[in-house]
Amino acid sequence: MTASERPERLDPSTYEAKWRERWERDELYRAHDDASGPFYLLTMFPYTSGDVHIGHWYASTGPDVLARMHRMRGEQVMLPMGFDSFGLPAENAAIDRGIHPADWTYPNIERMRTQFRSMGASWDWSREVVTSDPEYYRWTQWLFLQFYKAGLAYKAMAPVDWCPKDQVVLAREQVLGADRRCWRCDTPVIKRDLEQWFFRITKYADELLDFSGMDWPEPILLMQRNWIGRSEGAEIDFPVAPLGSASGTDPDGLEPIRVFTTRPDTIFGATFMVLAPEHALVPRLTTDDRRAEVEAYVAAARRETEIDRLAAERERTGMFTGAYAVNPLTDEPVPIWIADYVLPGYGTGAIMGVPAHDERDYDFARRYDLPIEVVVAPRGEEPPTDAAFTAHTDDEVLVNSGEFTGMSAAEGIAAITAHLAERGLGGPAVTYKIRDWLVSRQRYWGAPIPIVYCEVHGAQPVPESELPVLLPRDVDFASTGVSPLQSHEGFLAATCPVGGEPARRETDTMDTFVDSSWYYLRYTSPRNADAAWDREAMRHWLPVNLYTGGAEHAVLHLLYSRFFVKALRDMGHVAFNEPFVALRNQGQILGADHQRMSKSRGNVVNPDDLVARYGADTIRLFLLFIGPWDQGGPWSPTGIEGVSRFLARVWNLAQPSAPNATGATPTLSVPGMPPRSIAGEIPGSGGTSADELLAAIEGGDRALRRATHQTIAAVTEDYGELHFNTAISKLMELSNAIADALTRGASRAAVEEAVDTLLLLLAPAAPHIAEELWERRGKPYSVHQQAWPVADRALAAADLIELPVQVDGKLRDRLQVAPETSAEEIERLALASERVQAYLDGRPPARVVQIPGRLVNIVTKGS
RNA sequence: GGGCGAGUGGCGGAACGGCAGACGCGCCAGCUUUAGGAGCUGGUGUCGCAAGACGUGCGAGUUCGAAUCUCGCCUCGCCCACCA
Repeated sequence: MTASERPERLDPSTYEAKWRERWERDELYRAHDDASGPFYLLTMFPYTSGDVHIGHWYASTGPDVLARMHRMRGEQVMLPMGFDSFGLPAENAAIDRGIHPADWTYPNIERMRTQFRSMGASWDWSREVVTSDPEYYRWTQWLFLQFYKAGLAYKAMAPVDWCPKDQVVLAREQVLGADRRCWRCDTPVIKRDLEQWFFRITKYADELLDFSGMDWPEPILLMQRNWIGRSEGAEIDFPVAPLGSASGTDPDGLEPIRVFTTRPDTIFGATFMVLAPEHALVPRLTTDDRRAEVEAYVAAARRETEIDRLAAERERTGMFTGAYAVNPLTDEPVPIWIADYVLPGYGTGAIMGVPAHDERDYDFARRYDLPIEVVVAPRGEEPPTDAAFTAHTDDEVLVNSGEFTGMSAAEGIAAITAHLAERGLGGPAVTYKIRDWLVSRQRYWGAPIPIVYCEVHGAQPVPESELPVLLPRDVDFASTGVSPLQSHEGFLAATCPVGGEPARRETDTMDTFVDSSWYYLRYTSPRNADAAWDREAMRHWLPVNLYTGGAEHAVLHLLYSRFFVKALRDMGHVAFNEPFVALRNQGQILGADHQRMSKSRGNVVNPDDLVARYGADTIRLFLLFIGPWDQGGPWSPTGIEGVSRFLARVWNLAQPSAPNATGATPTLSVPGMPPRSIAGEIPGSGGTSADELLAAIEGGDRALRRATHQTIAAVTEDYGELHFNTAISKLMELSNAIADALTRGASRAAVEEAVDTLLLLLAPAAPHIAEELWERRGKPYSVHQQAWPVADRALAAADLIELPVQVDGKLRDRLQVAPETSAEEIERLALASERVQAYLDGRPPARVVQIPGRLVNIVTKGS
């Protein structure tokens, strides 16, 4: 063979860029607002951190495969892309390098756009949004005003978590772990009191717990449920007792102390009360003889929450205030303590201490020698006395509980709550762990909060016509702890929208999670200058059909976005209840050493280098093949070689000039028959008769067409379920089957069908090579606009099925039978098998279990 | 401490309660090549010459049949962590 006849080697660099340019020029992936069959596929937009890394490739490739398949099935797919570009990293990077955050962010975006484009993903770039663009944050500000007008944005003095390193206020969700560290830099967080803007997410706490109709991963739902933390119980008022009060306190002037409990049934066992050290009543309750110690304890508790609570086995400490309250059902006086295990922000910041039935109260009572009264016991038994007994089902009954004695604990909860309500001492109550969302940041690189402060009219919203409130460029953003906007006179100066008086502009900017809570709405009409989104487009596209991204956003971004949609729905701005119908999380790509990729470990793979070496298709395919998409997996330098070889085999198989791998001429005429082309030759066919040859070809055809149609069905299903790794393995099997058919014999038509199908099925995963080969085979442009193949069930069905035959559950033989063979016949054949007979060894079968089409099990043991 | 998830060849991983290990990597042998590499063909769970036996973290259980379901334990990962 001469060099010119040798198949051209696969070289992606000769065609990948060409096709990407062509697709973009032809707007192949443009999503049109008026088309039927809308399918909105969204991937979490990237932060503009610098470079596109392999994790971005991984997160993007899966959804792209799905988008491409849906398009080929005739749906109108929107797969948008944008950048989350406000936020702390930009500001910190800017401080480090002494450049402006915008001069760090925008070149990053420029570079990332180029890098993202090298993936060949089918994004509709015409819809790109950048959250730090005034055209975008203008509408973020507009949304703030809508929330403000609806009473969902408010300002309040609050102790806030403050990261001393980043010099920034953190949202509650951004403080991690028992030792309360900054989510970004891991520095222990401290507390500060500041006026802060909040969004009233707690108003929607109950509705946010309703996940009906949402196809989300169960662990994410669980995390949101836990985060919202709804508890049902009762609030109960404990009057402050006159006795024990020393001079300086005036119990008659004190309102009752309200507690929250999930166990009102245990109230007869409440032998003390505990208030959070920060509780407002503490200074007034404390008796003079206890004041010095109490104040010292309060100060220590404040310091403790400020610094760290590292000790996992913290001692449960407290301090007696000197005051007493009255248990409203026993009328017994109970001492009032303060302790730092009672949290100021949860429930009412006060509890009734029931040591017999709460582990924390038990520890506390033991430490301070407080009485322990058992009021719940297992039916007919004594409860354990060396620990708190916390069970409260229908199997436990109330004891020592006055008129409620004998009720089950579950009944007691209802009865005692009702009794308290009748007497005006409290009643049923629900409390939540979730707090309102702190959205203000004393930072520069974010959307300014559109509020001005007038000396006459107070806080006033900036009129919508004056939006955006532009972020000034010329600021000094040294890390001082106060917003750099506070020293910018030009920015600060404003006029009151009510009376025109001089006013001072709000200098806080918004949490970047505000920006990302609505970007999926902006994608529907990103250039609209008159509204945040076009109502028609919103109705057409939303809610998002499938949202993909990392599981790390389980409670931050995903909860905020749900809150936004519910609030906007109530204001009449959107027409749906939930932003994301279905959610899927991809896993993480690890280094080849199974560790997280990091520069310090030296296990980072650079996508740009890989593109240069293997081309985009090979990287895409390897990432899909590496393992289940929702689990991620380790990078493998040799694994990518395997995928690269697969594409090279496809390349050779699909070349119109090189229909088989060895380069043999693919035609053969059979004497006495009309001339007929086959691909490949029958091994040792020198003496083969024409009839045998034809029979071999027909058999090969059936096998190949079966493989082709089985692959269509399997790959379609796997792609749809995001099981990309098994889909790719089935494409490899089809390519192996084609190579097999070429050596064993099959008709040209069957081979053509198989190769064309392979290219169509491969197109979503490896779009460039599929397009290139499609063109080389003389097919019409573009492979990505072809109809998705449909499996022919009859062709996919097997002529013969293999049935495993077990004896007592162990595999002993296999039967080859036609699919329609009767059960009786199968049983006869199975029992007739020599190997089965050998294992039966004369024992009679007790019974024969047959699973049609699956197996035969001959059971000998009696049972 | 609590919750959730996962443990399958040398490696990544397949397997509606029904043939464990698809597909790929790696490895072995052969063909090809001046050589290297690439490519092609075959083999490759463990033990055993073989027949065969044993095999999905460990131990029980349910079932004709368990990687898969149940219970207990071990290990790893993630999330939450005084929420009354």
